[in-house]
Amino acid sequence: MVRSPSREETGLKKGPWTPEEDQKLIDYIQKQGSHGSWRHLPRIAGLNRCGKSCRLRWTNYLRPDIKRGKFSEEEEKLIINLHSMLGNKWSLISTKLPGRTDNEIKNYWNTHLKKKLLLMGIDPVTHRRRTDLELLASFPKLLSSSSNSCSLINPLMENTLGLPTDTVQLARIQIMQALLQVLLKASSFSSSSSSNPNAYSNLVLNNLLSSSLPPLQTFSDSSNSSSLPPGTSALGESFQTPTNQIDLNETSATKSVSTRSLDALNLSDLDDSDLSWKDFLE
DNA sequence: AAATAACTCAACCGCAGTAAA
DNA sequence: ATTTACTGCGGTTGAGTTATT
Repeated sequence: MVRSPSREETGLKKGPWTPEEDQKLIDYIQKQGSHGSWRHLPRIAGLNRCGKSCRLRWTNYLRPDIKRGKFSEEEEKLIINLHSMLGNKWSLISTKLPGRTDNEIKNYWNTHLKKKLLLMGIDPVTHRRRTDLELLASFPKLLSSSSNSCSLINPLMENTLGLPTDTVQLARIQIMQALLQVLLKASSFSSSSSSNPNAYSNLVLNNLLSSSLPPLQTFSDSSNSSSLPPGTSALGESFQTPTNQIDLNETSATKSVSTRSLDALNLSDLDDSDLSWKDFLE
């Protein structure tokens, strides 16, 4: 597919619509009774815009049946519920919310609902409880209690580097993943005589996590979160009720480690990406 | 009061699917 | 069967606004 010509090439206007342009578009569609061909509409209606821009302006903003204003609690719940079943199928979701456009729902999801779920400890993609967040939350404590706390990490944990929030969030998650992998490898190293290395890893990490973490919020303990029954996702599958006991079989890091021979692992087995963590552990 | 950061959302982009030629 | 035109969709951007320092 060829990239559509730029403004300079076509002479077509881009950017925000003026009230005059809006009126031209409304007048044309009202006069015709329908938009007809979006491609030809701008020329006939006297608009210096591409058809695509006209269609978007009409469907997302000018259409008379569009509902404006804040999303209600019922709408929020419905979106969360539908998203858990349909994923990012915004147009499909919008068919269940009369007066709301797919774009509006998508924006609302990205700016409000996603954060809301994350704060509740729910993964906005899977709609399940996030075990990685528990681990992440425990690391500042873990690091501060360590005698050789890594100077690279603390600024990130407290975001004193002036980096964009998303970048710091991503960095934190990557740190957490790396730490988790190293912890698992190290714990399996120290338990080389154990007959059940996975159980040992679980024990080590559960002890770490159960030290001082507050219980996580879930759908079931938040008043304005979801219409889902406690302990279930919208898909009807069960998830764990709040507890600091984590089934490590569910974490991706554990999956990657469990496929290897844990008894045979030691620090020298860490790959290059883990090198900086060797110093931290030793 | 000014500067900066964070947030919001309209609009854009590119890809995919489909109908028509 | 292939090409072209068109529409719809989801992800992303960036200007404007609001909050914070």
